[in-house]
Amino acid sequence: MAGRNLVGPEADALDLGTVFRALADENRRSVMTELAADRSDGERGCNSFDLPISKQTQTHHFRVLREAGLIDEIDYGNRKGIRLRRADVEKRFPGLLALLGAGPSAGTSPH
Amino acid sequence: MAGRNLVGPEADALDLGTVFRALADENRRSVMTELAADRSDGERGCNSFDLPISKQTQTHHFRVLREAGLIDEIDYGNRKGIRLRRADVEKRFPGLLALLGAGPSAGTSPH
DNA sequence: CTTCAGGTACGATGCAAGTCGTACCTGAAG
DNA sequence: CTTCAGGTACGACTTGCATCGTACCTGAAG
Repeated sequence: MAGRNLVGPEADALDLGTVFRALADENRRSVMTELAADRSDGERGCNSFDLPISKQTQTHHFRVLREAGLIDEIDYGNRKGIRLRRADVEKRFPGLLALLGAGPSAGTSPH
Repeated sequence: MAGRNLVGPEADALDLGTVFRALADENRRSVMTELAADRSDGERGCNSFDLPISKQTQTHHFRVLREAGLIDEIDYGNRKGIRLRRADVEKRFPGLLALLGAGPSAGTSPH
């Protein structure tokens, strides 16, 4: 299990309240939605998400996601990698990631 | 469709961020967990939930749940009824209500 | 070495939200 | 009518949190 030098909670320890609070924020949810949509689950750069906020705030948001147990952060010193903890999240809260795709009203009459 | 004199958003208008924010609170989530667990979906009294908070705060929380589109509130003047909008929630966010049952670490080694 | 971009640490700020106190409304029961 | 319990309205208080400014660290490239 390489790539978890910045660790969050174990899979069984994920708290639903913490997770919901993490996903309540627009910016964090957009990150998670992108990650959940990419089925390859590859490691992504921190700034590969187009977030309209400062660096410091991005650091804060990624920390919240990590402490909620939703992502791993891999520290390379002057660069950071992000990876979705899909297996752990799915095991603990099956179906949660699928909900992220239902963000904007999409299930209704695609014309 | 009787019993919606205090109305929330339409089923298609439910917002994921609003819903997550509503479910992030411990007290509101306990209410929703109870409602989701009762498959009869009967109308319940407001004080049938054992919430360790004042009346005013309960009023506030039920309002938040209603405005998120998760419940209906039926006003009887000096009494109020609560009913889960199960069909609407399931249609918009399928599987969300099932997640509420996974609150405390329950899916792990039931011995 | 210096330079530079990516990230973090710390503090400050502004706003949203959970909580309660006081006062008031509503309908049912005496 | 009065009384009483369930609920609401308004306001105040406090905490949490998203955001940013400044300063600093880290590793790679000149």
